[in-house]
Amino acid sequence: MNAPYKTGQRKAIAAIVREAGGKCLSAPEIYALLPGKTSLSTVYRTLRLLGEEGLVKTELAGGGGTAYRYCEKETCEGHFHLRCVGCGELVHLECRAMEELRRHVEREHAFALDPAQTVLYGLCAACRRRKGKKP
Amino acid sequence: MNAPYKTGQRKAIAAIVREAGGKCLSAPEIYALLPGKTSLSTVYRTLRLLGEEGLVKTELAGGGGTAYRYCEKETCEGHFHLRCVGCGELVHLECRAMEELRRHVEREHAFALDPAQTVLYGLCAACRRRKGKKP
DNA sequence: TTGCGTGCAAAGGTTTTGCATGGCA
DNA sequence: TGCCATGCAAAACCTTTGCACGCAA
Repeated sequence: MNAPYKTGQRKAIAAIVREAGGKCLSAPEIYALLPGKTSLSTVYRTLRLLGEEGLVKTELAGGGGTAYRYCEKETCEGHFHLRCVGCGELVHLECRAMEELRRHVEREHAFALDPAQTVLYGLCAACRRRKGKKP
Repeated sequence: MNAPYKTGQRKAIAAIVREAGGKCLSAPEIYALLPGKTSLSTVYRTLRLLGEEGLVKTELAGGGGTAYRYCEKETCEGHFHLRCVGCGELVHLECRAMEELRRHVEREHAFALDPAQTVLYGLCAACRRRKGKKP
């Protein structure tokens, strides 16, 4: 049971992921954005740490690699998220409809959905319009 | 516009993924399961091909890598899927409730959900029972 | 026979690990 | 002061790519 240190590097990495505003970043991308001297190893180690704390979630990046997104307890817990595959925007789906679905799946399909691990993919309105014009 | 050949390797790779029964397999895992002589490159090339045809979907593997699952047009199109993070089982969610959610998200949140790219994660009944006993 | 598909090997990228040093508490 | 975290380098993977040969059509 060891409390992790609050080092400058950890703060910096957490800040970058947090300020990405729901967008996903790969480890090398985060590394490139770091201001001071920080090694790529530390980025990976810190991301794993933040993941274990539940502050960072992993998603499948467009290209196929692993990407990381910040997930604050207060603003992200308990509801589902939508991600636009066109622009990468994240939408917080705090909505009764989703809760109803969750109960339905639990009762009818005997399956306990976990919002923390689930992301729904699709297209936002802007990207749908854009796609219609430039396919 | 070239029609792909139906070679023995492609059939073998497709067969392995198809017979995984919805479970996810990584490329090296598929490679290990192949009976005859097939290179890992061919596994990757074939998986990419199957992906472009829409027969194979990619998911985030438990360990963090990329995993592949078969997705038949007839049995998988148009509905959402649940995956149990405990045992890896895939559930086809052909259900009115999900269609209603889809319409709701479209109308109220201006977001077009794509079932082909979305997987909902959670725990099946059996795994939930098991977790309660051995956390 | 034609050209795509394959195997092999090499390269590129990502992620992990070992070890000595530096920094937080 | 006592550990934990970091940086650097090396290693272990995963995935892609180039090229000559083999095989489906």
